[in-house]
Amino acid sequence: MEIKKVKRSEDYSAWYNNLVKHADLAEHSAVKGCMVIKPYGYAIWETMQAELDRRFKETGHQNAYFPLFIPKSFFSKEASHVDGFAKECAVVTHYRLKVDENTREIVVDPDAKLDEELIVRPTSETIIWNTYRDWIQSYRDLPILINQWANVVRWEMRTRLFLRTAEFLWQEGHTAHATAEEAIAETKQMLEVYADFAENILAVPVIKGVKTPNERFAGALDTYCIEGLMQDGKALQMGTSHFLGQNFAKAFDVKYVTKENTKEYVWATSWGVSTRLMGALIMSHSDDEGLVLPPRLAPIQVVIVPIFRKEAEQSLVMEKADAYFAALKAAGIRVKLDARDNQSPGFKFAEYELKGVPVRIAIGPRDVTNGTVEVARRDTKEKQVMAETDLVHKIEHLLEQIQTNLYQKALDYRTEHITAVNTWDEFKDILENKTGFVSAHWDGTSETEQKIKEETKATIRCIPLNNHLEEGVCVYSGKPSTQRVLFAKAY
RNA sequence: CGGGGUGUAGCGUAGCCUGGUAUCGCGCCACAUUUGGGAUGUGGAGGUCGUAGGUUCGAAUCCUGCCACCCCGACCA
Repeated sequence: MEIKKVKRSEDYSAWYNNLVKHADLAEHSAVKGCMVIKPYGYAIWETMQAELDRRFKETGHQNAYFPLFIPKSFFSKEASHVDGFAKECAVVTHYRLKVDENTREIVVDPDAKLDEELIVRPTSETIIWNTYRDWIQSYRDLPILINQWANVVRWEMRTRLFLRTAEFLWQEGHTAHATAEEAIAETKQMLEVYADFAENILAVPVIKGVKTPNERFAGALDTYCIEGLMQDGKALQMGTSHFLGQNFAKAFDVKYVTKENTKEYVWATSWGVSTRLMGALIMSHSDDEGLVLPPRLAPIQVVIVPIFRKEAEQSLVMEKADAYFAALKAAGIRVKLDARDNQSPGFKFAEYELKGVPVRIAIGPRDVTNGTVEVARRDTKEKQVMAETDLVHKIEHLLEQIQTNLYQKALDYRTEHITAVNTWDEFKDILENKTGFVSAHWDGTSETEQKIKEETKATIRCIPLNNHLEEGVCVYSGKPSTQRVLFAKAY
């Protein structure tokens, strides 16, 4: 496999595209802004799904499925929601094609116009809350805790593989509660679930915070988020959890009868993460050799590469390789034995590095004689010869070490790239030269936030949860401020 | 959607200015020798040159439209 080498340090964006393509994660499709997720990339996504799905169920949620199409009228029922999404909606206007009698081409049949256009969902709050109206009568029907795995469409101007595509895969949780307190608790709980998943599975440290009104979800009272920092110093929003108040209940007239026999509007949350997490994963750990996967997410955690010259060696080596394979598999490790005899070991080494396989075990005649294996780890590129004794435990331990090391490396990078500044010059200088998060006082106004965005392209990523309060002056306006917030350039 | 660039075999490319149906490398197939960091040799297959038109005796090459992608903007819960 001849791959074009693009250095991460020279052109981050080209490096990223090159990596996604050559690690066999995804490729551009014939449809503008839409990608094909290839089997290897999809296997990683499936692992993410499995981990998240388990966490959702552990916190009491059930999966369900709602339609891809939403009647246009539903969108206009919540004013700020329609404002937020109107500009990027795909619309279905007809339901039939026909052959044009003159040109013989397939054309839209003008007689097949829909009475009411259908919107291809950009998110499902409206169709779901329209449904919840029929599901909820009494406080006894609450809470409703539902998640949906789905695809959504947002007609973006400019797309990038995984980070922003016109169609993407995600999950969206939609819950209904009797009280504001309960809904807020749910919103925060799901933020914790996301943070736990990001840090313990993706090995990406995240900052938990709340969005400013400018950056809020269209229709939410509060948007909580987890923000990651990529290797090029740009921030990436990795997940959001919204407290929707009674906005959607009011828009869709969803009321319940309380114990006291009064009628109240229902309180709502929604929360989601998407295939964008694939982008986060790639941009957090990978290097010039290719993808680097945390073991807990890797479709292949360990690859065994047998090395042999003659047939006599082959049978000896393969006997051992088969035994290791069986032992590792029995221990629940996702292991692959690459017995192809038409590729050299060197080729295989490079290939599995490109694909980010965390641990490689090479075994040749020398090892068979000595009772050893050569173990190489992807994260540090270190190789060591290990005695075969207790191999499974050693590998299990190594996988854990790699998982921890990747997280620690990412955490160190992020810690170095959170810079507190007190002056406007410093603010601009850090954003431009050091990059990363800038922690600065802000006067709390949308105007200042907007001005800063116009002048520096940096946005307020979040107001960190449990932020400590301190007196200060806004780095831009000089007006009084009570806390620092995190700014960054973002994807 | 505005400015710039690119599009030739699965991938990366030469040829384009100065028109005559296409170059090289990797990959692929067969055989042999190989295999501890991207093997070597020999033979072979694979292209309506992004697409639709136009100019021309003749278009990868010149002209126009369209499509896709990349970079910079605008946009982006």
